[in-house]
Amino acid sequence: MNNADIAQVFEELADLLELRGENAFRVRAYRTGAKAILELNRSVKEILADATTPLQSIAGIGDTLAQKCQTLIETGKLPQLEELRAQTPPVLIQMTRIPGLGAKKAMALQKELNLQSLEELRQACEQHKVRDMKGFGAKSEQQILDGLAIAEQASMRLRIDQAERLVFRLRGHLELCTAIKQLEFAGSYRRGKETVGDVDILVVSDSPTVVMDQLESFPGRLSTIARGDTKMSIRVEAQFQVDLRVVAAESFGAALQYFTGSKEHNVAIRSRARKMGMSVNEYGITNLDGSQPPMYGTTEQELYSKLGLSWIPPELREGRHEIEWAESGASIPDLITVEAILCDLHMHTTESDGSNTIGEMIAAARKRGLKYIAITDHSKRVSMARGLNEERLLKQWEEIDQINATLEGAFRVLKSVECDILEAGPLDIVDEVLAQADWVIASVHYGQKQSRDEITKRIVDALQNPNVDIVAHPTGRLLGTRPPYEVDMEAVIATAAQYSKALELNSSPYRLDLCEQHLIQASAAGVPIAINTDAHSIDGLEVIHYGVLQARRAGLLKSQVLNTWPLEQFLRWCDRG
DNA sequence: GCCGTTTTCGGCCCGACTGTTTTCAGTCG
Repeated sequence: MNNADIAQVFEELADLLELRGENAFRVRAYRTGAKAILELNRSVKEILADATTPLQSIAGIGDTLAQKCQTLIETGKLPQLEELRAQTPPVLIQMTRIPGLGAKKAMALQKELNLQSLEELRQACEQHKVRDMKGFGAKSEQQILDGLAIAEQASMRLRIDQAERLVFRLRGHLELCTAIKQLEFAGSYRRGKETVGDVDILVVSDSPTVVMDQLESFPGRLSTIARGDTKMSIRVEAQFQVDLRVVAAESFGAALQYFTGSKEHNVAIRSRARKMGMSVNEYGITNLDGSQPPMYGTTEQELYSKLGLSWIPPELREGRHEIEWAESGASIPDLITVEAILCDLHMHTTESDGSNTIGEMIAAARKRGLKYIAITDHSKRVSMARGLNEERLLKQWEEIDQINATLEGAFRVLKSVECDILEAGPLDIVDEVLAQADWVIASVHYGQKQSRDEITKRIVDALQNPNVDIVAHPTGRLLGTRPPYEVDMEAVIATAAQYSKALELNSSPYRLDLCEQHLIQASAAGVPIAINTDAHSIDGLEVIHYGVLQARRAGLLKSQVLNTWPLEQFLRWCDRG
């Protein structure tokens, strides 16, 4: 059982307890515990073996959860979970995915109608068995029928680039409305999450009705879920949900803070306010004794400041350590920014599967303000991409030498390769050639289905090769389409730390690999991160901002990101021996 | 189930909207 497995167990426990109508705070305690364990930079097993640091010293882990961790490590299972699973019909979990059906209603339906599947629920609705139940009616019966169809599609989340395109369209449509004085997209989109489950729009206006009419006329709208005085929700293509909230100008900051979340961050903010004798809601801050109308809500800065905090970048608002950082006297870390990126260390050209030449990539990179790049075409094993053998590679490097000579120091192209880690373990390019490169990327493209031990050994071995500087897209995941390899990332991060190697954060919105948790763990272990685009064309260089967002979410500092280092510093690191 | 600059017990963020209700529970974010 590794940390991710244990976190998974606690998450499932939380789901099951919630379904059974357990105390909401108990449920939250399990979720908090799961999150805390997922983000640890040591394994629970290791901590348990070390008597000097009890598990209970971790915030969110008390005696009960610590005990359960011990049981899981020792036996690999948890009787409580197995018992709960046995007592809970699987259909209950499925039912709660239907919009409008929560734990209470799902439970009531399942018990009363003795349901075993969603199909039986559909039949019950069609036979009008639901409308006569207490607390239900004809409308909720229809809502369940509609919801059954939606639940099948709506589990989908949008990748950040897809969300960005939807936001662009929504913004264009709403900006036509003159009643809108201010417009901001909030929620997980503003926090820069790799995927978003819905889009949240915040608007300042004196005429909420006019604003809602405008959203109602959005060309992509499929249906309206709810519409009240200040709040409205619609569905667009693929049943994706869009929420709108209209507030007055004096509440814009408080509403933006509230609507940006995360839920955990908001709970932390409001708890803090409470301890200070105040109450925070989306309109502003009031005194708990009601002696003052809502204030300090015009801007987010104002609100945070009243709570003794500096403004917190949205990417950090996940209920981790951001409140401690923002407390008076402390400072928010010097987070990585797009402007601080000086180079791109992973890109392809027409020599392999890219669609632009080296010259075109250089021009595009310089236009973006970069100071140096690495050309990293595929090695020969990737035959589909016309990967380079040793001979072609050496020839390409000669060409790069000539190009660098003409650039006269104004810009630098690094000789490199994205060298495959072959299925059997060795690298696809011989060491004598790799040794002549400025920078070597190793990556896995084949044999992704190998066992945990096999694929971990391949990557760990590659990191130990003195010619290799970094492993690219270390888990191989493709968001929404391909799960990560079975790789043991704890071992990979430990090896990278031990051998002074880097790990990649691949900026492609399809990958964003490493994920947030692994970035947190890698940076805690002192492993430098390279944020690269893996561009296959000049347009591909633009995705860098997705990588930077992901890195900011993990709290990465400029100094921890290779791409911010001036060329000389970077080359010294490459020559570390 | 967790936690403590009042607390080892009694709190735990806060409000909008809907549908089924005659004053509110459930759901959602």
